[in-house]
Amino acid sequence: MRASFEDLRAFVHVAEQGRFVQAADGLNITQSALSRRLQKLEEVVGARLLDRTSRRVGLTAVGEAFLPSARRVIRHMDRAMTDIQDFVKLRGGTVSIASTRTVASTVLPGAIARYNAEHPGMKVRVLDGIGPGTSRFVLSGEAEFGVVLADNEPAELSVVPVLEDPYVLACREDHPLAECAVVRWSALSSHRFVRMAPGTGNERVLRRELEARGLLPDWVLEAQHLSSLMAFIEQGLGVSAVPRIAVEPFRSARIAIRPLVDPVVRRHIGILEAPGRSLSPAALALRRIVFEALEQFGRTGAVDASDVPPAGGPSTRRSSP
Amino acid sequence: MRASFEDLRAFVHVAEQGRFVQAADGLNITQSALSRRLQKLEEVVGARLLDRTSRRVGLTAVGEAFLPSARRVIRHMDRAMTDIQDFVKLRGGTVSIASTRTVASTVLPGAIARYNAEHPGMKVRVLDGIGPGTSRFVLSGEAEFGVVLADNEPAELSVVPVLEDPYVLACREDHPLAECAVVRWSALSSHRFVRMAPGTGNERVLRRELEARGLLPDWVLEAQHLSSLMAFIEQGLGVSAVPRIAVEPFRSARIAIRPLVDPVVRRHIGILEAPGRSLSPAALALRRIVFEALEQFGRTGAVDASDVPPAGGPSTRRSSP
DNA sequence: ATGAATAAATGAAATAAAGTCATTAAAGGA
DNA sequence: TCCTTTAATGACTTTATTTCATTTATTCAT
Repeated sequence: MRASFEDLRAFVHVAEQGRFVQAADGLNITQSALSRRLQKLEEVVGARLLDRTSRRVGLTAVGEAFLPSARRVIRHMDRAMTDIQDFVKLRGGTVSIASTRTVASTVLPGAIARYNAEHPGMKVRVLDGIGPGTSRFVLSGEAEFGVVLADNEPAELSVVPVLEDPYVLACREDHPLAECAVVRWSALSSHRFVRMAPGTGNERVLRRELEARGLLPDWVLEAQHLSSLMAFIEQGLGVSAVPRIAVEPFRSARIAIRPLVDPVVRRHIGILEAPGRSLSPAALALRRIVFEALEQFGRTGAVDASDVPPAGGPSTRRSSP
Repeated sequence: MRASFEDLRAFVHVAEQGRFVQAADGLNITQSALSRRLQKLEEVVGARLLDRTSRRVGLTAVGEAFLPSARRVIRHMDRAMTDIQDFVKLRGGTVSIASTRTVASTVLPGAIARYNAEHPGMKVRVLDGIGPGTSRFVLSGEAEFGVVLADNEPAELSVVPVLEDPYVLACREDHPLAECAVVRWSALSSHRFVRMAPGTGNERVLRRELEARGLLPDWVLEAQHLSSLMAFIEQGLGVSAVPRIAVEPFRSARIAIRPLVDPVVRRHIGILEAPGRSLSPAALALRRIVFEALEQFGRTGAVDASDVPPAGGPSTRRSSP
């Protein structure tokens, strides 16, 4: 026979109240049920836990030794149950989301802000490694889902596509190419090109799409992070092809963005989940918000001729409302 | 409805095995019972904990979040139960015994040695405060029982008397009083007397018994600890009246012990327990051994004319076998 | 596709556990 | 000594858990 959780609870209650009747009342059972419960517990322990004088119940030495342990067990149990229930009800706990860098720094801030507003008790952990790391976080279970570049994921992982994100030209507003409303990839060969370093998701996408056709621009400068790359462009060190979404936070007076065509190269942003693993309610809610934010970004973050800011105009607008 | 320990145990087992049938086997229940158990747990939690694909069972994100908590609760529960059972079976845990100093340093060492030999898993805590502290340790529950001087305890505490311990004269072997086989209290007035400081149990006993009759010797030197007092005597600074038991560890070539009579003053050593509180099996065992050790000390530690070591004889015998 | 094999869920009945009510027994206070 | 309070106990009821026998769903092999 084993002691149950209710047995411990009963014991602690009696120890605190010093009376069976009173304790039974607090536990919402009858005195006789409580009496039997404690008899059972004492049998399991192998010794009396309580000294019963008909006037008041006190602890035996063994009971005294057991009381702290019993309290500790109850505390842990209660804690475990409320914690998990809080997690299920989105009142507490942690959601982990993996994301490619560019999305993490453009779409996620707004999405997380909304998530925080809706579920103030929840902690959010963003795992924003580079390249293949994103999907690995998801597959290992460290993140419940991830915003990934579908182009770079093996096909057997069913990535739910959300957004097509075209590469656009970024150059300084006084650069000759800024004059064109639309730029051909072939036109880039005659300009100094800044590329993302090999190993980044963007570099891989561009190489796969353009190399075979001989359209991959030769480069003169390379960076591993988009922020440096954009700084180089602002300095006039060259031009580059960057994902439309990624460029959003860097839009400023001095940088012009132009559509790149022939061909239009797109990265495919999608949401990846570990196959066969159910998401927590917390992750479901976050996924919905991230999904909506991505779609909205796809619509309002549009970059085309009409969207180019007037030359010299210091419009530092953001797409989030 | 509440989750039980068995529910958690079942959950952890399934999570580890990845299969219901196998886990059910390990838990010694049928697969259908296990299935229902987990359904119940999931209902309590408010979400699925397991992803059931017919080939193998995996954790959901919620289950993943819950698993460590469940493991922790089970660990604490198992620990609590084995600890208390060990305690009951004298395989582990701590017994606390309070004791007056003199007994602690004379009778207890041998008793504890025997206790350790019989119950190697048990820890023993000796609370050896001075004077009234001993019974307070017992009454507060810090010690399960105590070896006390019954003379100094209020009568309503039922001290079980074990031993009568007469006060004897201690002087240097070359002191004139060492010539007498037996010494009267009245004889002490003409010698330099070293007394125990007021506040010690011994001082109180002697004062109560002798002061009224005018037999309390005047003093020239006072100490709070018996060890210092005996050192003073060995140095020839005076003589003293000390409990027969207490003097045992200090017997040496240079110190003579003589019975003190007219009257024979005795302290009454007994065992005190907190009224109405059952002792642990561990304490019962220790009490028995201490009891026996006290009785044996009373018999073999006898100090009378025939027991006085030959003058100058370096007999360093101990009473324990 | 189809069917065999495997594993979890489920309905109904059986079993075990826990609870209740009424009563008894023990102990402290008037 | 009696009365009151409180825990234990016997007999019975209710609830919870388990089992057995199936059903359902999925995977693997043909």
